Amino acid sequence: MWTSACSCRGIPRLQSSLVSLNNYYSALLHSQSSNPSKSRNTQLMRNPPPKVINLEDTLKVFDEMLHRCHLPSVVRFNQILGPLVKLKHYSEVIYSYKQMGLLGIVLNIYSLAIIINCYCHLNKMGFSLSVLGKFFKCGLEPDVTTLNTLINGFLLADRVTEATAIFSKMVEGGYCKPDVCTFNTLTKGLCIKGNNSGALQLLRKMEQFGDCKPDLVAYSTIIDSLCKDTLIVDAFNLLSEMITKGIAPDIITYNSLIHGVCRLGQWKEATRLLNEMVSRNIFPNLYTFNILVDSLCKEGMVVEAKSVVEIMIQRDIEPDTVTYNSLMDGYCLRGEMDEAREVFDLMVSKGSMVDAQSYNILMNGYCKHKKIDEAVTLFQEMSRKGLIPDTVIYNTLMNGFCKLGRIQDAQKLFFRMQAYGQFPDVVSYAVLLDGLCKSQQLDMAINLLKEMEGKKLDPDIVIYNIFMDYFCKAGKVEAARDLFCGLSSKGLHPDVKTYTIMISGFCNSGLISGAEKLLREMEEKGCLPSYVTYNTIVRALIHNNEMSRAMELIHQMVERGFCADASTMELIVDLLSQDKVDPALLPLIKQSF
DNA sequence: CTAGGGTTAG
Repeated sequence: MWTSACSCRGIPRLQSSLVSLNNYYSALLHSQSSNPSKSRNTQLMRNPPPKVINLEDTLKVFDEMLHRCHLPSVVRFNQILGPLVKLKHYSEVIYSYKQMGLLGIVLNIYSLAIIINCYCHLNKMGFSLSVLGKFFKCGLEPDVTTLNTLINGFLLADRVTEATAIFSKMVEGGYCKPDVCTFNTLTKGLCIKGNNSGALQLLRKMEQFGDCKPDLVAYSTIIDSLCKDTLIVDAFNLLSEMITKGIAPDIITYNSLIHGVCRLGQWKEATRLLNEMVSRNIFPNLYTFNILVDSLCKEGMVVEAKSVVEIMIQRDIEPDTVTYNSLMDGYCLRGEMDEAREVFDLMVSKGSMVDAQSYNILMNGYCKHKKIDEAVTLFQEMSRKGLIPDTVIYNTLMNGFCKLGRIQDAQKLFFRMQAYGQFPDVVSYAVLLDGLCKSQQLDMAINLLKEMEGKKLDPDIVIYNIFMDYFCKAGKVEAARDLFCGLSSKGLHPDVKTYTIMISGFCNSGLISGAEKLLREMEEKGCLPSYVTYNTIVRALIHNNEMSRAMELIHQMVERGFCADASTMELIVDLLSQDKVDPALLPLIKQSF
């Protein structure tokens, strides 16, 4: 199906990267042959195997310890509960400590730090702070670790003011000086906000801060953030800098870089990085493979992704929920729902954790391909299995109903989710608003918008896109344009969809020059047109008989790896049959298939 | 026995 956005983008890249992809497999296999799992000599070269602990076993041991006549010391409890935090079993850890408290076990500074960290990750800073109060009640002094944990919690909750307040106290107070960890936590906070330059500045400041030399984590944090913003060149420059300073990259640094290049479809570069890391005796781990599988799937290359899964199994790396979820999503994207279902069933039969996200991916796939009944069945099934449908799941299902025009069913779900204690977010409102607008119920939509604002949920660019789209399609381009012009005063930036909606609006109102102006503007602002943008404007140009300009843009879009969609292609084929297309452009158009 | 960096969904 060359009409789908994904395969359209995937095809040209696939052709140009098939050769490098072969090298890529051999790089993965090579790392296996140089590292046979059965050989004892090379065993030492592997990354240290992760400790296998699970919730069930730990809780069994915990219960046993709790029922001994002579209670073990609090240290023993910390030793077994601490690792559960890394497995993200926050609520269970908190519950366990509560049980200990009931038996009169006195907690120490380590226990309290663990509990605070759990509340931080559950986004319950209020509870974190009350645990801090407990510190003082017990005559314990919080240390650097405790404060770093709190800073991290505030940053994760987007409460920057409180985070920096703690940092300032540490700097001024002097009794608890910030350390590398403090700085790295703040660096991460800046990265989350997309402030790479701020993060780099902090890195430089750190060097001036006594014995706080930036370490591997400091550099890796920023490298990852640069990669996420597709600033690959800057990321590699920072990598060179850290190596020059004698800090060697590790598996996490490489995973960030590999993810960065894969996201851009640079398979050849990914291959080079894989070879480079293996030559440094760093071997791809579960994260690495999951990144590869997911990136291939997102490019529509599920067959290749499946081969990578085979390779990881050969290498004794067991695919996990993340691996299967990515693969499932890859099939869903291509509309291969039977294959997606097969992966889901495989997960169930292998006893892998099927989580809410697994359900969501499959449900979303069914919804996108108009199989709402299958999605509803899954929804009922997950509830039966004790998995609580969260806001994301409800949004998916509501979206499924809205796209079928069944707004009332979506609204029923909207009420139901609140009755079951799930809070609608901006996405929930966006889904319903779009549904209402598309079914010409503007009054209802505006009421809902008011309700949303009453709940202190700020409309984002998606919400504005929905209304702009409504106005454009209703032939009220002026109203859409007013919204568009007001965006910056609301602190919102137009995205590709915003521009495409407006361009389409202008085109349909015969204002092609306005559309062309916007096309230039988006390029200037660094917002690259998508294949939808191109097709919209190309179609309009053809209808307007501006053939040479249309061909110019077709040329540009093919150059950028996009292809014409079905309706544009239909137009072109039609023109071809009427001999209205310059034969010199034929090879170009063919390429577009 | 506590803190900081890497993977998946709407």
